Amino acid sequence: MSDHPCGNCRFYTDSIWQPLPACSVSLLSKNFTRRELAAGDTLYHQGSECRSVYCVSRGLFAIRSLGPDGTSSLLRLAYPGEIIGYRAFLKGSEHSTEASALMPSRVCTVGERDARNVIRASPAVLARIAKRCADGLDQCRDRLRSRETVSNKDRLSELLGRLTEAFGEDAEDCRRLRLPMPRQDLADLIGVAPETLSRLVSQLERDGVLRASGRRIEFPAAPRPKVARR
Amino acid sequence: MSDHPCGNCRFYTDSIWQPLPACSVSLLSKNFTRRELAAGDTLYHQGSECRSVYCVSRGLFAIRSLGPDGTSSLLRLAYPGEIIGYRAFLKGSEHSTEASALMPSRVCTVGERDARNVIRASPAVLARIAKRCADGLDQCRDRLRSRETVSNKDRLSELLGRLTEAFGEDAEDCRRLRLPMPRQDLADLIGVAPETLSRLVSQLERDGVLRASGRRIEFPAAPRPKVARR
DNA sequence: CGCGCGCTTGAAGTTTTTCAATTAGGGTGG
DNA sequence: CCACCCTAATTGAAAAACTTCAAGCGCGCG
Repeated sequence: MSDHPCGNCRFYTDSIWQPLPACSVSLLSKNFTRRELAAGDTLYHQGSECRSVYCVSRGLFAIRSLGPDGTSSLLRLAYPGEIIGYRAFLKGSEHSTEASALMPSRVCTVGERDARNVIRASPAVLARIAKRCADGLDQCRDRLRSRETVSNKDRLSELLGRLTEAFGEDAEDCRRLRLPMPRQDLADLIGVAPETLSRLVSQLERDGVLRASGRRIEFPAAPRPKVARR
Repeated sequence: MSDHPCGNCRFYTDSIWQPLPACSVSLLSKNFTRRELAAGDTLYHQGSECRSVYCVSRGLFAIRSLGPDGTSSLLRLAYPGEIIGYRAFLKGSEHSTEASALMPSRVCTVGERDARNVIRASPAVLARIAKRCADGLDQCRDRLRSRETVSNKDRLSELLGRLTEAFGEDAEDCRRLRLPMPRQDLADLIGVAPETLSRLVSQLERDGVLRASGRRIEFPAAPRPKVARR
């Protein structure tokens, strides 16, 4: 643990690189790098080949799909503790999406070839990456499902609540968030047109769930933002 | 190949159990079983623990999610050649969905413990299962995406076209399918209410894309059912 | 201070849902 | 083989939700 590169990480206990026999730890350490990204920086591009496996250590990433016609849409967010780029790694194909930082962020990186070497020595690592992939599948199915069972308003409320919980700060009598993305991205995430998103936000304000102004969102400091009744 | 249990399978070249060193082949063979299911038979139940990894060899499976309130909804179909039950296998958890046969079907089964033994000897097998998982993730994302970019009518047309291609038979001047599931299931698959589905089918008939009566669907024998222009 | 882009607002139109009532199909038993 | 029955499917009408297009506003940056 002492010399494990993830040893001091807040997500160490859930790390895919842990546990590892000592010989593999040194192999890992040699090829383990951290990278800081400013908001807007791109971690990997759509269509580029898989060069690494990344673990989000701090910040927030947008996973986007770029249409052939130049349109781009935000598919999902990657929060700290999540692995990204594993899909291309597991399939041995190029990235089908691009990942960019939405706020100052940090990723821990293990090169593709090095990762495969670690896995050769410790196949349990592959099993853990596969488990993350299955988690991703579950999430994706949940979203597909909630698209059909939960109203757009409630889904927006959940999304903003989650963002606020993760990145907001406590102010007097409320919890305050500076939105790390434009409205268009929020609209993509819940799957509606930007105009509809704007109206949904207004409704949530009218319902007293939150206050919004520009990029500032405030949840009244109930013990915790409720998941919107009805 | 001669004594590989998948050796005669139509999907052999893509089998997750192949290639395999000879010693692993014999380990696999000992614990490999085929199972025939009648339409309506359940392969595994939601909440049951993962006892095997299954490969659909013939027929069609419905992967359903049962709500706590007794409602059930069809999440996806599994066609021949697909692996099912891998999610629970990879996560080491119980099944979060149930799988049941929609028509007379056959699955090839490898017990959970045996599968892990094969993997221990041949980690490449795990990599192949993980790849299938990543494929599943891609599919799921495609559906999420197409939900927002393709009209419900076109998505229905694609679905029926795919079913007809896989399970239909050629009649004079058309390709004919007997639907292996009720309308409610079709509605679940494209994510609309059953009444809407009924109206979408009517529209497709009016457009001349297909003819439908009860469970019989006919696509006029254009070279192949096109994926709906427009 | 002004300009521009992103966001909001309004109004009209489309699509889907919902509820309720009717019809059709497929299987069963006479 | 036919009549019947039950469930599944269809249809209709009204309401809800969302989209689209167009115009106006305002925040933030230079």
